[in-house]
Parts: sequence; structure tokens; C-alpha cells
Amino acid sequence: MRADAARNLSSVLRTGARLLAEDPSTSMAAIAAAAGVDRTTVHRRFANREALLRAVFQAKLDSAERVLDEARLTEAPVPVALHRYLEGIIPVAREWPVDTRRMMRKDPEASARREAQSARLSTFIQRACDEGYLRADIDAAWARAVLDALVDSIAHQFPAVDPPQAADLVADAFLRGLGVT
Amino acid sequence: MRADAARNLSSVLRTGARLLAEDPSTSMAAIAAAAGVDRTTVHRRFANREALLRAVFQAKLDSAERVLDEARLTEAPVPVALHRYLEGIIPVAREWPVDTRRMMRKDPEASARREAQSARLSTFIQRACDEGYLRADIDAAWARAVLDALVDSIAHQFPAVDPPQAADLVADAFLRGLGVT
DNA sequence: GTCAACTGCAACATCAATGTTGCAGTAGAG
DNA sequence: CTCTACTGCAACATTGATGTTGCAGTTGAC
Repeated sequence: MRADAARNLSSVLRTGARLLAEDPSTSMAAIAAAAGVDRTTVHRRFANREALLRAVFQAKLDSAERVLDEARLTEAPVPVALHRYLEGIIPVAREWPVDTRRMMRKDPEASARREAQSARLSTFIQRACDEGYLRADIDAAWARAVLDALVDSIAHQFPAVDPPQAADLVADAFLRGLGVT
Repeated sequence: MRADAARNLSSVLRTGARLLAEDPSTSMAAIAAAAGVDRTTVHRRFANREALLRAVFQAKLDSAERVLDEARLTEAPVPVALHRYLEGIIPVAREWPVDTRRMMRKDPEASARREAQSARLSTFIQRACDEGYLRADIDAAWARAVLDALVDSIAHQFPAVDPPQAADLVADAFLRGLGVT
């Protein structure tokens, strides 16, 4: 039974993330139905709607944290770390399409975790600036925002592009732009 | 009284757009309170919640359409049209921060209008490709997505950057990228 | 086989949001 | 001034989502 329970829990989280991304006001009933379980089962596992959302966010944060760790943002050469980060984070964005920025306001703990991860990436961008990989006239915060925007775009609007190619596209657009020379 | 009515209506739409952007499930009561009018007044003006949303979308679509017209996307030289479009659309995105893509599913008429506007911009991007302003290996759909992402990013995450400078930043990131040479 | 854990189902209470209506007050147009 | 249009306020009905509980059935662990 433990196995069934874990599988269903995971299914509810993934299904919930998908539906909530399309429509943040999706009802628990709709999520339960889409996950193929009864509404009461979901309520037994998650005390309230908030708890379900927290679990979804936590799952996304766990995945993202693993990607940040494995990308070795502080040790690896900038181009290598960037590509490794992109190739890892794009599947995470696709699996957990929920927008953590606006949906986590009521969850200070998750918000703090998100901030910490955000800071790691910002530090990496700053290193890219310092080491001369970005143009000197570029604001680090703007570079950071551009990178995030490109990731979200390729992840959600081009789900068919596989992660390696998606990472190439993002890195290319980020560094070289799309114009001629 | 007609003047008061029009002013309040406009105020409700703008306030509603702002609150709905932060939280799409914002209640009519919250919108009315934020706009400084009674809940029933909003209901007298908009039959449904749907009607209110439609009005917000329509306002955004009207503004966007004006920008598309004035940018002269089919006649003006690509760089000129691009800059004019950006400088016009960024304030629109800021004034109506609602995400039209996901919130208009239930409104086929607005959806069609949005599609038409989207097509105009895609045509423009295609022209930029054809006239050699974009690299030959760049997919037009990807270029289009990148441009949208950059606009949203500068509009919502950097509200303090004024439209001309914001347009410069976006055009620069779009065409040249942020990397060195 | 027995037990424990889990599930679906039905029924229930609660609550917040929606939408309606009547009434009194107010302000601009004529 | 008077009429019209609008507003706020209070009260009400309705609905959909939330969360709870009891009961019976199922399944895996032991």
C-alpha cells in the first residue's frame, strides 16, 4: 500500500501542478479527478489547499535545487555551468510549470528557499560579468531577467524541443542575440 | 454624472487589471474596494465577472491594436518599426498586466482578436527574417517568442525603466544578445 | 488468514463569492 | 428647481469550493 500511496501522491502533485499552471483557481475536485483519485483522498493527504500548493512548490524547489547543485555554478567554467544549468532547469520548468514567484507569497518558508536559489543564480550571472563573458554595459539584474525569460519561453512554448537543443537555443539567444552580427 | 460614471468605470478596469494580474482569483469585492466603489456598483456595470474580464481584455486589445497600427509594421523599415512597436507596447503591458494568453480562453471573440494581432507581429518578424535583419538559422517562431519574453520581462520586472530606454534594452538584447561579440 | 493502511462513496456543515433588489441620498443637466 | 442618472448601503438568495466523517471494500505485509 505504501507504494500505491506514494505513487498517487506524486500523481496528484504533478497533475495539480499542470492544472494550476493553466488556471491557478483550479478546484481541488478538478485536480483529484484529473489525477484519478477521489476528492476526499486528496483532502486526507493534504490538510488544506494551501498544503497542496506548498507540496507542489516544495517539489519544484527540490528539483531546482538539485539542478543548481549539479551545475556547479561557482566552480565550473561559466560556459559549461551555464549550459549544464539550462539543460537541467528546462525539464524542471516543464514538469512543474507553476509560477513560483506569484503563487508563493503566502508561504514564507518556500519564498525564502526560492530567494536563496535565486541568489545563487544571480551570483553566477555576476561572475559571468566579472569574468568578461557578458558585455560590460549590461546590468546584471537585466541579464538575469533575460535568462529567466528565455528559459520560461523555451520550456513552455516549445515543449517539443529536447533539453539539449533547448539549452543551445537559450544560450545562443542570451549571448549572441538573434540579429546579424 | 456621465463623467463620473466613465471615470469610475475606467478606474475599475485599471484597478481590476492590476489586481487580477497579481492574483487571477481576486474577488469582485476586492476589486471594487480597491477602486473605491461599492460592490453593487461594479455588478450594475458588468453583468458577470466574465463581463468585467472581457472589458479588461478589450481595453488591452484596443491599446495594443493602436500600437500595432502606429508602428507601421509592414511599411516602415524593420529597425524603425521594431523600436516604435517596443516603445508603444511596453506601456501597454504595464498598464494592462493581465496575461491575455491564459485568461481569454473562455472568450472566443477576444481570443480571435488576440490571434489577429499576434499574426501581425509574426508577419513582421518574418519580414525581419526575409530582409536579413535576423540570422538565417533562426526560427521565426522562436524569435517571436524571445521578443515577447523580453517585452514582458522589462515591462513587469523593471517598471522604473522608461519606455524609450526599455525599448533600447529589448531591441539590443534581441538583436545583439548580452555576451561579448 | 489476519491486520493495518488505504481507498471510494455518500452525506454533511461551512464559507466565500456571486448576483439581485429596494431604498434613500446626491449631483449634474435642462 | 426638477428630473434623471447614478451611487452607497443593507439585505437576501444561490452557488461552488472546502473540509469532515462514517462506512464498506480492497490490497499488500506479516
